[in-house]
Amino acid sequence: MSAEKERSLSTQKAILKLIPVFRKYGYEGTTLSMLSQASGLGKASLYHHFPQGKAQMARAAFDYIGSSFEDTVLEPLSGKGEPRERIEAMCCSLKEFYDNGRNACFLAIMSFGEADNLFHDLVKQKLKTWIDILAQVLIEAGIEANQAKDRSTEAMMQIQGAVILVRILDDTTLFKKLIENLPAQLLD
Amino acid sequence: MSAEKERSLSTQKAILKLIPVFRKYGYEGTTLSMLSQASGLGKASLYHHFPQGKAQMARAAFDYIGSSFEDTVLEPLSGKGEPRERIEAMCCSLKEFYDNGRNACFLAIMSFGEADNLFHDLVKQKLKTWIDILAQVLIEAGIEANQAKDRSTEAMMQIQGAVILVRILDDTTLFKKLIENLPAQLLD
DNA sequence: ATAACAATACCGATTGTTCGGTATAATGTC
DNA sequence: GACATTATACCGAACAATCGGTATTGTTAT
Repeated sequence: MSAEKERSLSTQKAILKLIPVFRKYGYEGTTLSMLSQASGLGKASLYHHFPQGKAQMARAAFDYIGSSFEDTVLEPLSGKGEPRERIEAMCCSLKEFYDNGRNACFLAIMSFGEADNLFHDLVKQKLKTWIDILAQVLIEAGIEANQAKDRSTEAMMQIQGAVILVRILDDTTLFKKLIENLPAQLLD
Repeated sequence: MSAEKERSLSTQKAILKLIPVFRKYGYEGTTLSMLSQASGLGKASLYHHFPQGKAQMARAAFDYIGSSFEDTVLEPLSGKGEPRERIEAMCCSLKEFYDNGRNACFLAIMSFGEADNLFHDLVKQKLKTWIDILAQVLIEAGIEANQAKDRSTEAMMQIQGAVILVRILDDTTLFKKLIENLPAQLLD
């Protein structure tokens, strides 16, 4: 169904170099010159790997981050232990994924300006999926369905906000505190 | 101390037109052409009002929003009623200020990419000030100082996150719920 | 007339993108 | 083994368009 891209090894290497640029400067703040320099590839070479240009580069970065998020953060939720343990495992991965809040969230990055026009539905669907997956674990832990969804939505909200505040205030303690309290907040 | 700008009437008129553009497209996503079109002014005319160019336009928009925030959201906190009533008044203004979450927050907008280089300290200071003002009211309500600061910080966090989620999910109910629960969350 | 305001026309620089072409290595053909 | 073919990876140079920003010349008020 979904067009699974089979990336060559060198293309994947390139994607890894592009990610930090988009993360730091956003979609419109990122120029091809930056991407060229960061990847060590000429602009024309970038177009060899991504024929549809900047939008495709951003999309590739987004997809990579999405997969990474699923593999490292969401995967622990699908384990076989106690719900509480699984959620704690998720929180641990979460800290690393966001580098204690220093990493901007790609969902937020891609949710406004020109990027929003290009990726709105994609971003929306991803976020909804992740909220649902978390909610499912809470339901499994005995929490009523509606409240489970509300709580996981609230968690996503807090994470997004925390990332912003960390960036503005140059202080990661906020994010750490949030993550520490998250299991209790979700389950109790 | 701070260089208070005395804006002409027509300049103020222009600023009002510029704000929605920066709000929607961010600093780097906003072009002079957009600003020209939105304001109905030629590019050169914009440079008459803002000789330092785009950065100054963004700064003027930021300052205007800041003043507006102080006047409509923060002002109710300085009243003479009960702390709870004042906070409820703030929340009411807050809903309007963010248009139920549909309005992106200028603090967040100006906190990354090139804008972050230009305005980082300014944004940081503003946010800290607003957290402090809210915390002060909580202290007045009998809450211990450290917890007061933590709670008001958490509130800011949630608001930032809510704005993002509203934009991604096209659903303002989240923001409304948050604001409804905010007084209780801050005070109880 | 004097100053504030606005428009036309223009600038060099950079944007995202494409062209034409090269080097290397794998693959098929005889 | 020898040779043509194809595919992958890459790049310098240039493209039209637009970027942020100016110089110049009116207008429009007072």
